[in-house]
Amino acid sequence: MATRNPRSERRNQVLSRERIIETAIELLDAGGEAAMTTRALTERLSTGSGAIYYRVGSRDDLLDTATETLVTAALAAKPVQASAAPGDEIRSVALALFDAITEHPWLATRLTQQVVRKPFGPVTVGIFERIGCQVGALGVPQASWFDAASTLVHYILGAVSQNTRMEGDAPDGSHSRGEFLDETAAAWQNLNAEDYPFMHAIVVQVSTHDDREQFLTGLAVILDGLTRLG
Amino acid sequence: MATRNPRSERRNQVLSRERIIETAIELLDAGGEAAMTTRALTERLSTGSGAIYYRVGSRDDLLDTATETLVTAALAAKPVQASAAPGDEIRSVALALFDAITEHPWLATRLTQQVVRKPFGPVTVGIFERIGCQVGALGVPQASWFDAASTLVHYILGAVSQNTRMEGDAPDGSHSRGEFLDETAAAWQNLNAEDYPFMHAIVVQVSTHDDREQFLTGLAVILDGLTRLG
DNA sequence: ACCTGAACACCGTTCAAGT
DNA sequence: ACCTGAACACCGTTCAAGT
Repeated sequence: MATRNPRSERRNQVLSRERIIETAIELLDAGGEAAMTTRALTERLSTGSGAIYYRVGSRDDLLDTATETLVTAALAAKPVQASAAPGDEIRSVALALFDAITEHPWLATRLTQQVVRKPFGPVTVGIFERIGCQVGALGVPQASWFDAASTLVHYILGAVSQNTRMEGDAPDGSHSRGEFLDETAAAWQNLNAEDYPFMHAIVVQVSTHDDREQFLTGLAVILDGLTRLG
Repeated sequence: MATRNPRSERRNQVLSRERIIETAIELLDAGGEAAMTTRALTERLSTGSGAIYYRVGSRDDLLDTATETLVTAALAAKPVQASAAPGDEIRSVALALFDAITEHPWLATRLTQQVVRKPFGPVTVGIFERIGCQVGALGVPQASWFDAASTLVHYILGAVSQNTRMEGDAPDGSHSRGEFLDETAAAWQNLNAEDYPFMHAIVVQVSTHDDREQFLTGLAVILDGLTRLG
């Protein structure tokens, strides 16, 4: 008895690796990468900084682990459907990643970083395997399988990263999406039509398009191009 | 007279915005984003930290400005050729970006970040305009111009970011490209052929392919797909 | 084995003070 | 107008010490 601690809720459960990762994801979702500090973590978990290093290693390791957790979960949530057409299966994986980044914007940077730095880690391999297995069924000859899968992964991760909304970076409520578009409209005035004819030609499309639909349109273009690769 | 300073080369030129940006790029190229600190900058420029804030603002602003400088230069180095086919012009822009990131790996992260956070900044608009102006000539109907240009930009920036080599992140000489591939080969042993049939099918292609060639192959697939968008 | 938390060596940024 | 550099409020990481 007498182990009470008046000003912090007692941990009724031993500190686990899972709980650290889960808390890290919460912080990342709420405030972006800058908000996930050792001190913020230790405060939420009411523990010491050493405990985190003991369980998950450095901050960078924790970021990688969190990314791995979410990507693996996103892929697992949409299991392979043997009956689906190859295009549908690829679309399903693409949308799973699109939605994961929508929910966790900080994933955009980290996902690309893992592909670059850990080309044979579970994230990169997981995505490649799921997509690659379909290119044969798409009619791509085996000699071009790696090229085809790479093209798809490059596009999907590129599109998904570039469609990130970055509200998490502005912790004060200063930037609603609406204000952002207003500032954007103002910036347009500085682009004269002679220097930027294309931008002026598509300005209406920019303000009325849907990111997700456009993402799928692009994917369809690539799938179409791939079927002619033979 | 008598303004000599014995232990640091005297500035024979007043501190300029350009010199700060140039020095920042040198630091970034040599050691990645982590190496470009205020203190490293002030030491190289033998000045105080306030001077940098006076000229270029925050570290984040400096990173953006450096990115802007390099991307603008890369695009300007390959001027529009009126005689070229639309595919050639797009390829030219794509390769300019590919080469810029090869020379400055830290650009990968920053380029995507600018597209996300400054969709109407000079970097995003510059790339979009150069690529977008060609899609009409490619045979894409006007209603699909924005979709077509987006697809190209998503792919190009995605591929170019994912092809980054990250030697700058390891300041010690611990990771040659060769050692990296060796470690990679070891990691392969952990992937059994039943769980990862696709990865096993393409392992030879992975080790023999050329990034730049593969990048162009993917681009050709997309250009082909776009011509059928009508 | 697992956790604590003070200590260390850094950061970016600000700002009174100088010229 | 332009620059200095001490000071401030943070970081990530380590490690002796505790249980």
